[in-house]
Amino acid sequence: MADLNNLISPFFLNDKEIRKVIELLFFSYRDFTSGPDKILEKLNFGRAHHRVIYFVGKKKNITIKELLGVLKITKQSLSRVLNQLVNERFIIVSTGIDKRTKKLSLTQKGEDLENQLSTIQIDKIKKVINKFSEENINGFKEILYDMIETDNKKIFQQIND
Amino acid sequence: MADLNNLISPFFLNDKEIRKVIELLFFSYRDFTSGPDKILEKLNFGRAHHRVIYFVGKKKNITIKELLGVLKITKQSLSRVLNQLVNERFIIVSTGIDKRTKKLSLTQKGEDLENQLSTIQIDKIKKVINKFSEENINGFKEILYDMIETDNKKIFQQIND
DNA sequence: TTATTTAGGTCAGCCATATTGACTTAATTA
DNA sequence: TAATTAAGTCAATATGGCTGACCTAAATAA
Repeated sequence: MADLNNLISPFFLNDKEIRKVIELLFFSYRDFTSGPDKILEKLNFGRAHHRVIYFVGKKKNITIKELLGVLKITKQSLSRVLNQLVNERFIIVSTGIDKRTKKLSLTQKGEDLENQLSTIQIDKIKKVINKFSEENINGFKEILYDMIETDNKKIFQQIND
Repeated sequence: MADLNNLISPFFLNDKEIRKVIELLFFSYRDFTSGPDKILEKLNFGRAHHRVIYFVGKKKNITIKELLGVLKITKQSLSRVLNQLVNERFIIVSTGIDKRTKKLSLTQKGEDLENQLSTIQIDKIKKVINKFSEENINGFKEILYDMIETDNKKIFQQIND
């Protein structure tokens, strides 16, 4: 049955080729995050700090709850990371109209770091993108989007208004 | 200057669009690993165990050194994970022709688990792939490959002979 | 043949990132 | 007024990494 499945599958989606996709995702994702990791290390930050900085930069005045919804971690986990970023003046907190909520924004220092980190990844993507057609790039994005679970697709849409 | 850059850049690679790619990679990769994670949890294993099982399954008789080269972790880190997998009979160790080396392989139990984990990811990719053209899929793979650093491209080639 | 290198292992301690559970405060809403 | 919500905190635990130091056995080079 599995063999039959392989026979009727076009080459580009037989199991052997699909396993390559698994590996490509693993290696490419690892290399994609390694650049920022090096910069963060000097500041004694980790990838968790990067994610917070990224999404606070993306959505100004994001609340704790919204941020937790994007990151899908517990507030206890966020707490340590966020407190460090606030204490070291990368992020500034203000109170929302609903006084229970807090709004997070990057300071200038935070924006500078965000820029430094994102530039590495943006440049990496630009370099790659220049070698491919618009069709390829759009296909790439659509495939990635398709791989996201429904709930997270909504979150992706939300942070992109 | 940045504005000019945006103006002369085609829409599909301006910074705003590229940031979406960053997010797509983040969300899709997270969802891609979440399925196996749930199964591993029941066995008190983590993603590190998955990676070991995956690459031992991929390359039968892989040595410790080769495995470390793929995973890019220290032997101390591998040690704990690998010992658990050996103790619980998912992986079997034998001595190489060079008697300093050890060769790792999956047991039947290990293969069963490997299959269970990989099937989730393979099915996920199959589902996605069926919605796209062969050109899109090949483009997707080529872009991912292009995002990998030179050294790791070599490793990718090695494990795929 | 001796010296060096290589493959692998181990002990100890440390750090980052995550978890669960219990509990608190303050503000909003029903 | 009661219930819910947003946020915070304390404590304990797990996982997955790291560095450094040190060891054994086997292969290779001088």
